[in-house]
Amino acid sequence: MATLKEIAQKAGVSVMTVSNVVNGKTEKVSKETLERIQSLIKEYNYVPNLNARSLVKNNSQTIVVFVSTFVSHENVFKDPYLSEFFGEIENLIRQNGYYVLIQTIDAIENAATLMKKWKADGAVFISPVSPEKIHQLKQECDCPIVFIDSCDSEETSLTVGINEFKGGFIATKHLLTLGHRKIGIAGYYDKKSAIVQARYQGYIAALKEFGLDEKDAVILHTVTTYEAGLYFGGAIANHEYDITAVFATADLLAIGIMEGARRNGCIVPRDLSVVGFDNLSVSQIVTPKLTSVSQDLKNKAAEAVELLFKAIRKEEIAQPHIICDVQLELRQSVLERVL
Amino acid sequence: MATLKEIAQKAGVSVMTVSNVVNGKTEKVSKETLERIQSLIKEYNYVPNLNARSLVKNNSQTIVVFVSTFVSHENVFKDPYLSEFFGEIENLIRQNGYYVLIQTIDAIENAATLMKKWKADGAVFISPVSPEKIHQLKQECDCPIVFIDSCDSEETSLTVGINEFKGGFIATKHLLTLGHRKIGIAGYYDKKSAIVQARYQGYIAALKEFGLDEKDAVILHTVTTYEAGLYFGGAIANHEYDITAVFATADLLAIGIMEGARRNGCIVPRDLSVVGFDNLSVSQIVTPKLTSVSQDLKNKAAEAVELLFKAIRKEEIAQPHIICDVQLELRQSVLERVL
DNA sequence: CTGAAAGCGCTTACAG
DNA sequence: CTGAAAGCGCTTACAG
Repeated sequence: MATLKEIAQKAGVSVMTVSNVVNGKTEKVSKETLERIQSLIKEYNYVPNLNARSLVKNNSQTIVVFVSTFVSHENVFKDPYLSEFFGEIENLIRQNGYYVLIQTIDAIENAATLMKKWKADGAVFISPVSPEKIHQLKQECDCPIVFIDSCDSEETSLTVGINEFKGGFIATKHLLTLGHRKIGIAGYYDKKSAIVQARYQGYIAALKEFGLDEKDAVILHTVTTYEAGLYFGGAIANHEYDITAVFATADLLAIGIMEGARRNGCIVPRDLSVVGFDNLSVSQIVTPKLTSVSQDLKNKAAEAVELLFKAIRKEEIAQPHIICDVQLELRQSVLERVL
Repeated sequence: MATLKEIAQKAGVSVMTVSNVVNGKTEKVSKETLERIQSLIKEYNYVPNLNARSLVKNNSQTIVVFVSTFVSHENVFKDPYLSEFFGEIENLIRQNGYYVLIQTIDAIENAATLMKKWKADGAVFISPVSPEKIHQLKQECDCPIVFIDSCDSEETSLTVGINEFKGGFIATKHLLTLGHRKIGIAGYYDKKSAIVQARYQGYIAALKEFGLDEKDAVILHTVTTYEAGLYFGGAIANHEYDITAVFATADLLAIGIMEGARRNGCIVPRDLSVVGFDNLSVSQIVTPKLTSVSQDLKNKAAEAVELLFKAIRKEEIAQPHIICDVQLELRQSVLERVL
C-alpha cells in the first residue's frame, strides 16, 4: 500500500504537498506539481489511511446507528419498519459523505463507550430510548445524538418522532365517522411507553368528539404480533368483546386480527372493521388490504439526518424536537356501519 | 478524554504497562499495579482510541458489509430477504468482536477503495456479484471477502449460496407429484444470471423425471414484483397461458399472481396452484398461505461468517464454495390436480 | 508555492 | 515485572 510519503518521494516534493492535493487544497499547489502528483496517485493506486487521518483530526467521518434488541432478542432487521427506516438513514448519511457503523445493542451502557472508541462524529438511535437513558448518554458523549421515536423534552436533546396522538385520533375518527360506536383499541398498553399512551389519548379524544368517553373505551391488551392478532381476532369473532371495529396499534397485529376473525367466521370488513398502524408494505398485499395509519419514512429520516448534521456543523437548532405528520391510508378493511 | 499517557502518569508507571492491562496482558503486571491501573481506568473513564490502535496494527476490527443498489436505486432495505440476512450477519460479526460498517454501493469499483481506506479486516457482499467483478475485487484487495449468492468457481474465491437447482426441482416436483402437468415458471429469465438459470434447470429436470421435456416448459418472463404478479395472475386467469400451476421464483411475485388471479375469478388453490421462493414471513400472512421454497437464513449467515473468519485467521479452508440446502414449506397454495 | 517538524494515541520489539 | 523509544500515516501551524 502506497503512503503519502512514498508518493512524495516519487514526486520529489514534500509530504505536505501531496497531502494538500489529496485533500483538494489545490490552490496551494502549482499546476505542474499537481498533475505530476495526481498521476502518481493514480499509478500507485494511493488510498489515504482513514485511521491516521482520524487520529490527528480527532474525528472519523463516522456516524453510529444504534438499534436496540431490548424487547426481542431476535434479529431486529426482521422488523420491516426498522429495516426500511434504517435504509433511508444509511442512504442519507452516505450522501453526506459519512460512513455508517451499525450496532445492535442489548444494553444502552455500551453505546457511549463505542462512540468514544471510534471518535464517532454523531449517532442515531433508531429504536426508542427512555428519557433517563437519553440523559445519561448525553452526559457521557460529546458528539451529537438524534433519538428516534423517543420522548424527551429537554432543550438539548435532539428527537424525531411522529404525531402518535394524531395517529390514534384519525384512525378512531375514521371509524366513528363511518358509524361505528363500539371501537376497540388493541396494542401493548404500557403506562411507561409514551408512544402508546399518546395513541391511546388520540383514541379517547376521538371518542369524546363523538359524545363517547373513556368508559366506552375497549382495550385489548396484547403484544403486537401476528399470532396475538390471531387470538384476539378469534375472541372478537366469538363475541368476547362487544365491538364492531378495532384500531390495532401495529399492522401485523391488525393482519392477525383479520385472519383470526376470518377463521372464526367473522369477515373483515363486513362484520368487523380494522385499522392498522405503520402502513407496512405487507398491508397492501393482504386480503382485504389494510387501512392503516401511515408515516412518511423518507421524510422522517431526512429530518433526523438534517438535525444530526446541523448539530455536527454546530449550527443553531431552532427546533430540537421534530414531530412528523401521519395520515390515514384508506384501503379495504373498513366498512360503513349501518345502524 | 483520558489517554494512556495520562493514566500512566497518574499511576506512576509507563505507558506500556497501562497498555498491557488495557489489552488484558495481565500476566506481565504485578497485582498491585494492575489494581491501581484498573481503578484509574474506571475513575477517568478511559476508552482506548481505536484509530490509534488501528494505525499501528494496520487493521481495524472492522468488516464491511456491502449491498448493491444496482438493480433498484431504491432503498434496498425494503427487501425483507436482504434485511433479515443482513441482521443475521451483523449479529454474528458482532459476536466475533468485530464492528460492521454497512455500505450500499452503486458501483462495485468503490468497494476496494473503501476497504483500503478503512483497513478493513474483511468484507461480505450480500448481493450477487459477477465473476468478473469478483476477480477484479480480489486483485485490488488484500483482505478476505465472502460473496453471497454469487457464482464463481475459482478456488481462491469464497462464496456462500443456496442450492438453486434443488429449489427449482423440489418446487416443480411437488406440483408434478400432485398431478399437475402444465406448470409454468415465472421469473426474471436472464441468461446471465446463474441463479435463475439454476432454478430453471431444476424445473426442467423435474419435468423430465415425469416424462415431460423442455418443450413443455411454460416461461412467464417478468420482473419479480407484486405488481408484475398481479398482471400475470390476471393473464393466467384469462387463459393466456395453458397451465394449472405456476412456480414463481420469488414470493412477492407469487403473492401478486394469487391476487391477480383471484381478481379475475380464478381461485388459488382451487383453480391454480402456486409455489413461491424465499419463504418470506409475509408468505405466512397472506390468504391462502403460500407454499414456498425456503432457505435457512441463520445457517447461511453462519456459514458465511465462519468462512470469513477462518480466512481472517488464515486457517486452511477445505471448502471455499458453500452451498446451503433448501426445502419446501408446504402451506395452502397448492392443491392436488384431479385428472 | 513549498518544506521541515511536531504531534495525534497507541503498540511493539528491545533492554534491563 | 517495568521502561524508554521508535514508529504507524497522516495533518497542521509555522516559516520561508
